[in-house]
Amino acid sequence: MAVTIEDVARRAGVSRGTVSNVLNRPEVVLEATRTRVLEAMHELDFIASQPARMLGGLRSRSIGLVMHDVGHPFFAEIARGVEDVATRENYVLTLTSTRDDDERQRASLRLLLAQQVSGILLIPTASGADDLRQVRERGVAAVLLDHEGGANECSVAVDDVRGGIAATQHLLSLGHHRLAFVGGPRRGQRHSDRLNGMRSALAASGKQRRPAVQAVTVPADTIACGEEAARTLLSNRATRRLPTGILCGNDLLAVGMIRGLTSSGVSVPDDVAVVGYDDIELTTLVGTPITSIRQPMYEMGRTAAELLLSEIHEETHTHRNVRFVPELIVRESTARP
Amino acid sequence: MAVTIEDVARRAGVSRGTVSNVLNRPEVVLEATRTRVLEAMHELDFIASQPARMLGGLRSRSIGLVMHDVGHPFFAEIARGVEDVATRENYVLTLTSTRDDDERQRASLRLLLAQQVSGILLIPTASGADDLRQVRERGVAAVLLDHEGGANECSVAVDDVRGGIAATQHLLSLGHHRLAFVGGPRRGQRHSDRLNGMRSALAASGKQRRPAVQAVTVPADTIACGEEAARTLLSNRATRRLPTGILCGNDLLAVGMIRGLTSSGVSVPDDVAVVGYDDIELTTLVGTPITSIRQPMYEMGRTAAELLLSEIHEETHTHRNVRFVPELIVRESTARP
DNA sequence: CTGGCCTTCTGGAGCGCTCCAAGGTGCCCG
DNA sequence: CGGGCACCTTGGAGCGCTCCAGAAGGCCAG
Repeated sequence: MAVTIEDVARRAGVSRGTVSNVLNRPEVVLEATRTRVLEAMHELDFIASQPARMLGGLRSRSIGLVMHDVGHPFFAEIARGVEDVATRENYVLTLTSTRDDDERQRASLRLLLAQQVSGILLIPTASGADDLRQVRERGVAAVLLDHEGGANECSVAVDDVRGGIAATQHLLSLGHHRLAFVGGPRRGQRHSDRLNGMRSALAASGKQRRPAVQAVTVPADTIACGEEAARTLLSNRATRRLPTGILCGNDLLAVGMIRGLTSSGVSVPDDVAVVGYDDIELTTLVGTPITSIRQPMYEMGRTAAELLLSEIHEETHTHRNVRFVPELIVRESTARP
Repeated sequence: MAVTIEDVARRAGVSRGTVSNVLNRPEVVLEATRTRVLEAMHELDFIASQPARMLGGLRSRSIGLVMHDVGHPFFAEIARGVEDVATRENYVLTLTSTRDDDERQRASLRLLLAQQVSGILLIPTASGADDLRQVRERGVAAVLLDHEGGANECSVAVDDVRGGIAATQHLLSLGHHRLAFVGGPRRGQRHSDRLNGMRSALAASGKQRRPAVQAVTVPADTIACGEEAARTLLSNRATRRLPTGILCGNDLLAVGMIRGLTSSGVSVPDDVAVVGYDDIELTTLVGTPITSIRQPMYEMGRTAAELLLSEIHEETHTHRNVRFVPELIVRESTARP
């Protein structure tokens, strides 16, 4: 089969142990010997088997990333951040998608554990953040991504309440007081935090007459659902006046919302102001560039990966719950009424 | 440390070999025994160590994907196709990015080989398609993705010449005869094939007065480069008349091109028709939806993964060079002059 | 010269598993 | 009632490596 450490040893005229030493503790072997071994490796084009090394007692140099879907720009960007750190530290990244399915998440984690990854990054399904406990019980490092974690674990998230507040303050300052929120129950905590931020900002402003922000629930974070939500809002006009300021839980929803409103003759931003969330590249490219709440996705990925590696390597690691502050980016989809 | 096969054996009151059998050849073990062993596994929450199994002689259940950048939608979508197949077949996907750097590509391949993946999918750098030879020499299955391969290997690509032809025929049929191509040398073969398709379609039409399609070279596939190319074309007007039909090697270039032309008072599609390439989601969302050449990225990923798995599993595997036919999607960025 | 110490290298044990030859066991048939 | 034959199960060998105790060699001080 492949060339083994034994072949290298024979060729260099040393023992297996010495070859292993130049691999793992090069400083203990005499320079001349080391060179000879290195040459032999090179001549034979030797690549040490990682699985065998692990059995021998070495830590694996791989980490796992479990997310909803690589195809989605939000996650792809996080993955990019993770991948950059992994590559820099000579780790390999194994990734699996859950499609937001609890069963698949559990299967993914098992698969990664079977691979003996030395750490796992999890962007949990709506209800799956707890699964990490079992990972940790097995002695594998883990950090929660895009989800607020507890004190005994590392996590990297974005403060969604503040995002909701920032968007709302922006809308209020422009003079919009009739507000709506469009989001899904699927993303769970995240969207409801944004809505809560919205409510608290509205309450704090004292401008609030009736208690409620009009909340429209959508099944998924897509353009089509955004259009659907626009139709819902428009057809509600009989009982509730059309809101003039709308926060969408996600940029794709905002794109759909704007499209839906516009095609019914409602002008954005003249009649209605729309704010998106995530600030994916798309927001700058559509017909009406969208005011959005920027989430530092790449940095989140990077930070999470760094926390994970620190947990893997450092004895003295202390858990941290990093919470990024989202940033309002004003574009053309919001203006004074 | 972790619970091993030994622990399971002891708990179930059988030997190691029997536990191994229920894992790998369940049909040879008596139903009652099997149940007992499975229960023991469940009680101990046993997860067999993949690395150890591999050393023992089993094939690894992991494949590697080497690409330019997970963050780019084109690659992310391919990755999604690959990932879906991998998950379905209970394989794990390890991915690495090269940033189109030969050195990083070579490092990535070594890393994957060290992991003992049983197959590798490579989207090669401009000049790196040959690196797969060494992978195959090591007995690891490999398929070339987004790059035309030879007879002794599997590959999945898109027929770029035909894409260029389709775009050009479309432009010609609208009445555009002064044509230009915008693309980069970096993507190598791919862009030059598209340009060649353009030239041959133009030649075949008999409408060609002067020999050349005006070709503008850009350093990267970005919106900014597209704008830059627009400026180049506009400033060339002294010596060469502005082309009325432009094919961009990539959608982002097309977005930039349209933006650059529009901001200089040139109307798209009234003055100049612009065709993009890839048909990423973006093309439908920008101010002027872009006519583009659709590449079936998800299907490419899926197909490549399936070929790879077939090469891994089937004795009788015969190499195939799959070439997808790109499809012209007409939108609003092209019209009669 | 010799003992002790340091540096460098060696080869055996063991990691968790798979594979396989060989060893039970029970049953049927002659 | 014994031989033959399934059918199951067992435990040793080995996968490629790491780790480690100890051997070998060289050097210096007493």
